[in-house]
Amino acid sequence: MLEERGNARGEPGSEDRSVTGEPERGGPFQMAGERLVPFSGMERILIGLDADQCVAVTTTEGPVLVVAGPGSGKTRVLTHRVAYLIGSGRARPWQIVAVTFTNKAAREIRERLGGLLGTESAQLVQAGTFHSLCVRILRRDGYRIGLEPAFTIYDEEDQLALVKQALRDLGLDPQRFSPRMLLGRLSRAKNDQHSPSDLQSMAQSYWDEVAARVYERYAQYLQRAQAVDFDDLLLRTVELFTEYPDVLAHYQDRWRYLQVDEYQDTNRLQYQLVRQLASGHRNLCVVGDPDQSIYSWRQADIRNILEFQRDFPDATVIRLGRNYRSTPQIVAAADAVIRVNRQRIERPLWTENPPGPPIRLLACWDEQQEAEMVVSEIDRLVRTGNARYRDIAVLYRINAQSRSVEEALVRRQIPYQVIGGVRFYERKEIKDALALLRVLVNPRDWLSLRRVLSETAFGRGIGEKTLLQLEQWGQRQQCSPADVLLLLVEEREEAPALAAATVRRLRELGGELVRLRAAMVEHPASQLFDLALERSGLAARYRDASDPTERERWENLVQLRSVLERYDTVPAAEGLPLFLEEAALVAAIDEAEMSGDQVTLLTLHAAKGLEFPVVFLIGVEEGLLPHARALESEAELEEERRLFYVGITRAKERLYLSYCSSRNRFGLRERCLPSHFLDDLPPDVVEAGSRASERVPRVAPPAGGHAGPVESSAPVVPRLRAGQRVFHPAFGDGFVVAVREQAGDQEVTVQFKRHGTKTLLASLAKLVVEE
DNA sequence: CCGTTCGAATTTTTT
DNA sequence: ATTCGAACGG
Repeated sequence: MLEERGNARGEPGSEDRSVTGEPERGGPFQMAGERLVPFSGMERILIGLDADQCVAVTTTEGPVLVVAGPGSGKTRVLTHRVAYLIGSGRARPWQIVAVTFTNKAAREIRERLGGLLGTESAQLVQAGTFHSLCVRILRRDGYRIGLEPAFTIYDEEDQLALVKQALRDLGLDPQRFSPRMLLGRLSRAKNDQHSPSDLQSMAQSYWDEVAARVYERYAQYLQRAQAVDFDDLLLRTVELFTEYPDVLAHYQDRWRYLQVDEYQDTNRLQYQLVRQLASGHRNLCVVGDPDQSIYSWRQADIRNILEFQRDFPDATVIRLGRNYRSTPQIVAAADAVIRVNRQRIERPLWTENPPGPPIRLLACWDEQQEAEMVVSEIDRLVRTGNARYRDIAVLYRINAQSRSVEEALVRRQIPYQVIGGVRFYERKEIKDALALLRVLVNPRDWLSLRRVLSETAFGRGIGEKTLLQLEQWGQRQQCSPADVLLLLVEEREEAPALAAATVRRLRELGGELVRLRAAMVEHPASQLFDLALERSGLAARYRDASDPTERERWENLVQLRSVLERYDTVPAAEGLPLFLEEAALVAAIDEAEMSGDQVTLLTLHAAKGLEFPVVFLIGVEEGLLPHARALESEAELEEERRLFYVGITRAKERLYLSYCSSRNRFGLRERCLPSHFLDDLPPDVVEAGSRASERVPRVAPPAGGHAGPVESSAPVVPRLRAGQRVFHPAFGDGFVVAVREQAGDQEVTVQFKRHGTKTLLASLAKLVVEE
């Protein structure tokens, strides 16, 4: 995001400069390096690509669909395609758009492109997420649909606050109408391009009715605050293009070649946007993998990829099935798992890579032991020189799972980073400071003003009542509460019927805001930040606190300031909006630090598009993967399986899958069963003796009703399987970690609760199977 | 109007 | 276990 500052507004001026500044053929390819015979541009760009990849790179005109399996060189194709477009003279860098799923992916494409073409060209290519692209469009042209360039972007917390406010206005109980659920409905409505009145007329139930009325108020609030939510960024851009064909024409003319990555996870609005932008030249290349579609809960619509050929009948379809990333064992496991899905186009996936170690299953007591096993294996791999910390990732379904692993890593003093979780920009103190800056940039943002009033000393003496007065008063004057404050300072307005002391406070506050806004024009962002923090009392509150957690919050604010400093080359009035945009649109993964040598912990969702030599996928249990909340429908279950597939395919060489037999949830211990997804792993790619299937009797999959949950026979010497709980007369309770078949007998490795791990012969050990 | 305290829900994934 | 809202006392 940062590196786009120079041309973020997309003014024509920057284009003109670069037309003359664009190096001629040969210039970008001087890096061809040690070769004696200089490459022509094309050779350098196409070298090392396989036949299919080559077609994907060189089919530049017209619609192209690239169905790319995991590890098939998707990013490589995308990057080389852009390089080819430029190198061949078909397009100038700024005429090319590469839409990525995260800012990090955009950054990576630009970096790789820099290696192929030189950084100047690479910087001019328009690479970013749908959302950041839309921000740029709306900042420039949004005024046409009533959006000032200083508009604020609301995050989910802000959205929830608005929904709750709307519910309060309507006299409805937020307990009865879950704001979260309502927000989901609004998001769906927006993605279907339904207006509040559409929703109203389609309403089938009281709930629908409520949703429609909440939506109406919600939209009003956004407009009044000159704010947009994530969906609006897309929706309002589509609106802009629909209502102002000349604006659309401008972008169609400018952006002649469109590339869309992770196409399987686009939603209908994004598709609409793509169609609008591509409808003139039709140079549209989408790259995706239906098997890796894992964002349907965010309205991603798999139809976008499945129906691409219907919408673009002349599309060239290219399939990349060869995996360059993983060992044959990992590829075979992934293929076997994904094959079970019924809603799927069958597709080959193979690799020529040399075999690696088998996939290992780790059966554990609980998450503490799971973490121990993972961490000691990490330690072993690093000690034996099989991996560096940075080669290793621990993947999980939900963020809460990182905790036990973190604790174990801290105990062993192993460096690590957690991606996601409570994100930096979502911390309370950060949001307080951001609210302050938002109000200065966009005084109409009353939600942020409200936050400033309730969370900082600026609000001392001003409570809910007064704020309500301000709002009502503002509405009568057709202006925002902050405007009212400004008017009060100028004494151009009679004060509302409030106590004299309150009016004095309001005037004071108005004065503070006026001064800070004036400072914004003269000082760089970081200085304004200091000033705002001092004046609002936020600085004193955190900096001078004795409570260590409060002091930690101060550290975070200091860190925030250092981010702001990157915008200090221009006055805050210009720099702040860009900074606020970055703050609103950073993805969890964007914050990943890839330079240090540390283990990476992240969710399966965040791991999309990444690869690691060593992957631990933990918590492969029923209820977790698949998640208990995703068992409503076959479609949801299939998405969970795709998630598992995504996890498996992140691994290049070593893959470990772990599960527990009990786990703490909501403070209580709960029993867990291994995920039935494990049953689909081919036996020959999993380490012998650690097979999970056939082991624990289980409830049948939802469609088939319930199977008998009890094993049929109970032999005198029980047949043991990994994962079983056992009791030993001397060692007590234990857990079967592994079983090795041994000429009519079994050699069992048992982890005892009290006595550590022992390897025993089943015929002699008098083990009793529990349950 | 402000701060504290208690009770309750809450967690699936995130631009 | 944490966080959010309601309720209460200052």
